[in-house]
Amino acid sequence: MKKLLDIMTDEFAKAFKEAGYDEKYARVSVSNRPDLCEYQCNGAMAAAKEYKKAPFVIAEDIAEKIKGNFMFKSVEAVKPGFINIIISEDMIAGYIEKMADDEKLGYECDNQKTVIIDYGGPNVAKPLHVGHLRSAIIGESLKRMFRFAGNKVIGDAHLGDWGLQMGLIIEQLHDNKPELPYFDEAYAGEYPKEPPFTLSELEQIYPEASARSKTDEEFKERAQSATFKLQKGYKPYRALWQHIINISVEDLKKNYRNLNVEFDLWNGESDVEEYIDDMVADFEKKGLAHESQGALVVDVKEETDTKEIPPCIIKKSDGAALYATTDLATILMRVKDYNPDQIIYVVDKRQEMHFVQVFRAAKKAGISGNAQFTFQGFGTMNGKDGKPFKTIEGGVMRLKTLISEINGAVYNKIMDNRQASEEEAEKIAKIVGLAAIKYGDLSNQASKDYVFDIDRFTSFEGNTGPYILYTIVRIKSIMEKYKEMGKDSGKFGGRLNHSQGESEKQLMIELSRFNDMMEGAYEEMAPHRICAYIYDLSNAFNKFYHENKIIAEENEEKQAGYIRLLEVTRKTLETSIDILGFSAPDRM
RNA sequence: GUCGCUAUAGCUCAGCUGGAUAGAGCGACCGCCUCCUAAGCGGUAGGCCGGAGGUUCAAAUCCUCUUAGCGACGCCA
Repeated sequence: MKKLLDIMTDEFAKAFKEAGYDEKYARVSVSNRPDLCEYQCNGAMAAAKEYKKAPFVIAEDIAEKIKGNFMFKSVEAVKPGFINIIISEDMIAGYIEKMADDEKLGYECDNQKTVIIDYGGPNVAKPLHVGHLRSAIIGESLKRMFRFAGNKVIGDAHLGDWGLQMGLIIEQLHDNKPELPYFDEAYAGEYPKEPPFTLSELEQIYPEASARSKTDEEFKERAQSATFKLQKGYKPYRALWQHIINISVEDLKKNYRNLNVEFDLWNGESDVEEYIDDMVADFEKKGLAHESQGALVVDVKEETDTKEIPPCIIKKSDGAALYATTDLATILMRVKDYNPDQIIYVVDKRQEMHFVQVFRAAKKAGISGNAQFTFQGFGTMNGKDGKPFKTIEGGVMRLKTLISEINGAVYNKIMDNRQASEEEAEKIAKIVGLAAIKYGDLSNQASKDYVFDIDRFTSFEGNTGPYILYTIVRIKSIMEKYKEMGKDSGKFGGRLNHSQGESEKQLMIELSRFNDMMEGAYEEMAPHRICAYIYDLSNAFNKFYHENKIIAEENEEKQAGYIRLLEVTRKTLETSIDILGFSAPDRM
């Protein structure tokens, strides 16, 4: 569906043309002076130079031409050369009626791309912590946004399951439970199907091993050698590794599901192991890689670079693969499996240099297929002090801890507010808590650092996720009551009121911005624009709510118009929060 | 050192391709629940848009310089 601003701009373009001016000046935008008008056109001032005329004269010409157009209630030329526009009530109501009937609320999109989004990046055997939060939240939202725009989107968790951490765990387990068959070289039987540890044991092993490797040099070397053996396919370690993966991934999936984050692929670094040797050989064969200081590197600097881009190392001097190697092999595999048009990496922005190197190396080697690479770096989540988020003790906060703190605060709020059963309150607390966290994150520009302030996020006043949900809940509650009264807005053909009150019209105007906003958010990959929009929309609704008694309205047709407006508002809000990756309860 | 990012109200942040008086929220202060959920609504106070130049009829927005903070700069991920 054509955007409302474009429809109006077209009308103005005609007027500009008829009056003898270039139609490129006709652009209509939302007013930045809502006290004066709803929309404005500033083209007369820009045109003044070209036509050597006073801007006000041009503005008057245009206003004169446009007079009588049914779309506008008034079009007025003012002061230096602004054209102030007030839309007609028929026009806005008609537009929203069409929007209401459209599956995507008037958002037009004919994207057909195959897009892989690489986000999450959890590590096996390490519990998720707040550092994983942003990637999950932003990535999930981008995935949904791209899908909404019509693309075929594949979300990949890109599991960290192949590094030194695995060797560390294996060796630590060796010391803790030397009796296990995995450590008996003479053992020839089948390895047990049951894992030799529980999830919580596993979660203890890694931190223990990691800390130890920092002081115990001998242990670290053992871990490195174990990693090497694992990567070379040493059977006992592979069997053990598989147990680690199974237990860990199951837990990770559960945790991500709690965040309303779902991946289509759970590929990991280990899955590309088979591609690495050939790929590296191919780099060498094509003469792209050369030896430097003992390592195998690919030069990736370009003429236009304003700074030094170091070569991309694809093989360490000890012969081992590293980050860049697996990332390149991953590209190779993705191109082979899905032939994507675009691969988006939702990663901490500090890794940008690394990805620039990888992207260039991939293109040089011709392994990138049709894929366009997008690095969508996000900023750090800081604490109140402006430094990276830490617990009071200075440690990394686990995601579970963070979530339960938020949920606890929401739970109390619900219980204070009204009587609800404990189960209901807990259920709602989960939904609202998630909205608080996600909206808190997504309402900031992804690329910037932001302050994660638990106190603020649990207060739920003003511009927060819970405010949005509260708005939706209010709407649902009214619709429920309306239904209980045995009424049906459909009786009046689902029409909106074509003669509206002030706040009612404002709500419609906000609604009409949806397709325009969504297009911008998609193009810029900017979920925060959706947040800003639903906040404005919620404000417009709440104002309308306070000024109009819907259930008590005696004129049934008018009431049906109200209800219809509520339906569109609810659908717009719910569509938006779904793209952001959270949902609304029925009550709160 | 080189390159990049950031700088807007006491705090946390918006500000779309330059446009009229720079906006929210929190915090402070003042109002509004016999009425569809007060997690709400209305109002007051609070800003040299880091600083200096420039382009333009018009600059928080574009350009240059400058200051401060953060980050990245070869075998970690």
